[in-house]
Amino acid sequence: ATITNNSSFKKKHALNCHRMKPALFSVLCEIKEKTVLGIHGIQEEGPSNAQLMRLDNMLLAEGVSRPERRGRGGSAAAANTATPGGCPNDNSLEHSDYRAKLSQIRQIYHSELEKYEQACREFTTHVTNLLQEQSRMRPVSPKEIERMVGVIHGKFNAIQMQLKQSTCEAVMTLRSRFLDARRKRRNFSKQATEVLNEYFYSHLSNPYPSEEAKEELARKGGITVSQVSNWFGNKRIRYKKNMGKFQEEATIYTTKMAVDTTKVGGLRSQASCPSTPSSGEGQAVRPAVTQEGPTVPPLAPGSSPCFSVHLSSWPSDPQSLSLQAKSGWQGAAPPASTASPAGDPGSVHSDASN
DNA sequence: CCGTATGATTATAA
DNA sequence: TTATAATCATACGG
Repeated sequence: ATITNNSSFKKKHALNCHRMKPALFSVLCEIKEKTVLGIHGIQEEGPSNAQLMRLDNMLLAEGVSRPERRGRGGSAAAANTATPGGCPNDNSLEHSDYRAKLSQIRQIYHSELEKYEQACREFTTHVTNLLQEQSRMRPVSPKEIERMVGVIHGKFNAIQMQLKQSTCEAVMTLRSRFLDARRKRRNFSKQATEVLNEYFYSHLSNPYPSEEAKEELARKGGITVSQVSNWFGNKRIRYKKNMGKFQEEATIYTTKMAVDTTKVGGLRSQASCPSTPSSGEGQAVRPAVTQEGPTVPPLAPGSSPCFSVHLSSWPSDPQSLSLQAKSGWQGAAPPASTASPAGDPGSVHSDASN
């Protein structure tokens, strides 16, 4: 390659004008092409492409990259990726703030992206011009220019990927900050807690509502099935953990249930009754309540036919109620009798959640 | 403010 | 997949 430009300018000019020049030039180009191809044949770009696609999809799903201009070729043709997380959460009350912030992120993202693309274009044209200029002096084939352009695009794509990554990060942060339901917790309505507690205490021996039952409860309480599941999960564990705290509540709802059933027609619909309250159970829960009795006058220990506090361990089986006493969780911590003096004072206000 | 209540999420196991 | 247990982050009442 150095042969052509070692001489003086005059010789160069003479060479350029030589009639064999084009042929020689093309031969040189060919040789160079082979050499270059041999040195670094294929660009890598394997995993980075996959990651870029992941980021792209995420930004698309998050609504950052709007469904419009997909300027460059090459990239995959925007698969569906209909966001499954786009549940009908459009309560649109808190979302306005979230939307605003998201739009801000989107704006920055697009302006940056545009900046990068413009810089990429400028640089590309600059380099192209330069190479074309030099192609008069030394063998520069169109293919080489093309490859150079490809390299440049690769570099800028890497930068763009960084941008996309940071944008993704920002979106995730924003999302966790605004959409995390824990930060927008509202207590359930009285109706909802009512319904849930009724079911819980009337099925205390097996408080695992079926899917249909969950749907029913969700419908009655005006909440979602997931919320019903959450509620029962929390309720079970917390009830088990500290039964003494829930005694009041239990009596309230069991009596309420009893009243309801009598009102309906006095049938033994409750599943909780069957347990033979022969020996041990009553002592566990009752005493404390009777102590504190004044708070709930209407309940007389004998009046409610079914006091549904069975001490069977739920996970096993509702039917086997005979051996509850030795059950781990209950046997270990008899809540009522001993715990009541110390633990009770703290527990208050069974309702009035809202 | 502080402590408790509470809905939701996370980690883990069966 | 669902249940438990722990934990988070807020709501609520004093």
